[in-house]
Amino acid sequence: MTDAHPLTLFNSLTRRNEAFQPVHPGVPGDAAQPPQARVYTCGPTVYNYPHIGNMRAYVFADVLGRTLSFKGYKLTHVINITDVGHLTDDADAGEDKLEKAAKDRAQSIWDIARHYTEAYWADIAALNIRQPAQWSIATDYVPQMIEFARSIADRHCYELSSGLYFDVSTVADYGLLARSATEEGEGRIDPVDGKRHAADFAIWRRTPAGEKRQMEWDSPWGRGAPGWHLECSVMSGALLGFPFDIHTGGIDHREIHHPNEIAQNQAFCCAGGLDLPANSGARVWMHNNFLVERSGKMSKSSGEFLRLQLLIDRGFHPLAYRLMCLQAHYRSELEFSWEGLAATLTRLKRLLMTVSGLRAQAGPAVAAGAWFGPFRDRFDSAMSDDLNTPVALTVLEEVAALKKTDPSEKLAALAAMDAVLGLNLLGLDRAELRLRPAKAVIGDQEIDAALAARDAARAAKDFAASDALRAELAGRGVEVMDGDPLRWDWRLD
RNA sequence: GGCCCGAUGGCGGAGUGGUGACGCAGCGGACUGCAAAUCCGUGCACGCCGGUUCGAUUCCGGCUCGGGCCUCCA
Repeated sequence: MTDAHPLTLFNSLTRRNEAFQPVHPGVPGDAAQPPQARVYTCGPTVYNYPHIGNMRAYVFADVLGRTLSFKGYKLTHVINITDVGHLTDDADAGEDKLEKAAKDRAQSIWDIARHYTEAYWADIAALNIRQPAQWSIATDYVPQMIEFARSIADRHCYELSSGLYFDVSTVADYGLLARSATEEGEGRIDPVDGKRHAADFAIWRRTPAGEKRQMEWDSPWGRGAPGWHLECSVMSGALLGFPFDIHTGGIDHREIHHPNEIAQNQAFCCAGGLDLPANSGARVWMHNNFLVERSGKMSKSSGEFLRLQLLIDRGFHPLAYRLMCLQAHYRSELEFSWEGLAATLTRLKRLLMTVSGLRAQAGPAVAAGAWFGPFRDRFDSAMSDDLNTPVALTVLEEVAALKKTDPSEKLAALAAMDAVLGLNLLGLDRAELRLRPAKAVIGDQEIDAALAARDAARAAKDFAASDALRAELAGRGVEVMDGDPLRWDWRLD
């Protein structure tokens, strides 16, 4: 760990870069009591597959966590799984997404949640995202949610027929995070009858009389389900303790979900005061920007549903997508295109070729020598500057391109940087990037046979025949590369 | 309608009050029977109009265009 570059993070609450000050600084000089970093990340609602835009949030959170580890903090990271659904309808009494998905597929709501949770975890693994200390499952915390709600109900909530609502006027500076005007009557939605303010939100959603939901619990406010903002307040507080260090999520959460979470936290922590930003629950709120297509933001309903599996089916390794995320700053919108992904795959391939060359030459593992100091310093500086991964990548690439540097040491240097970036450069073999496209029309044995026949033709200097074979392979999506140990690769489009 | 953000070369994308990273593509060269792959080298940009300044892509104002949020959303 180096103190040369204090970790600076952009706090959405203040809209400024701030030096990171851990809530639990540990004991300086005592290795047994290192400074801690406690991070909570808003996870998915598991009613559908995640698309690659969703996954950008977790790549971001992973890079944040790896950077905190790199800087010497003992990381405790929690990501939640929302398996009790959000609403789909405008009115708060609407059917929730999980209930709707279950009904549409005639399956148990619990089976739906499990299926999509596992699909999400598969994407997490494919993107080399580290496992958090804990996945918090919302339905495991319903009793705690009820307790939390009970503790704030008297002073901050009111009851309507549809459930228990939070009165946003009871906390200071509601909406500070969103920087939004909270004037009344602007919304385009039909307000819930009886709400005191347009921004008031459900803490507990009562099941309508005469109906039965698959997921419902008894509470002092009737049988029903928790409001979705409540989950994150309860789980983050229960697992990390208020105040904790960093709360992350997509930038969309900055407008509604996180302001509401903050309001709940203020109410819950009111012994410490209601003022912001001191009592928001987390000291730093960080938000990643969206992955966008030309047509605008990613959508599950219109156009192509860009699941990670679709990229894999087209022959693009998932870590190429991770690298694509790293090429842009997390607070910038990132433009997705297949051409851009192909360019990124090429970049990743060349990095891996460098590493595999080094591994072939390297001796026993060693530490990087003093020459690495200036590079490490620049790398540290970039990552410490609000996670500037695009610049950090250029340092990595500079080291990879160095001449006359001991291969073992260079490998150690690249490993040190990749521990933060998470591209698995030392664990991945270049051949693993050659993913068979789902639509490939030729088998490996056919390819091998054609290559052998072509080798024979070339040996006989029958170039007409060898070129014909190469052209045929090209027509079936296979690029022949004589000067490459891999011999051939898929032509991706 | 309200609030907010962005506009950098062919594409993606950093950064900066004074020589405009980096990647991919392109171009030239090496290698190759020829290609491909690889390696070396290399051209190309700061939306428009004003202002501040010795000097602006960078700061301020206006304009145009694009996008986001205000409803679930990473």
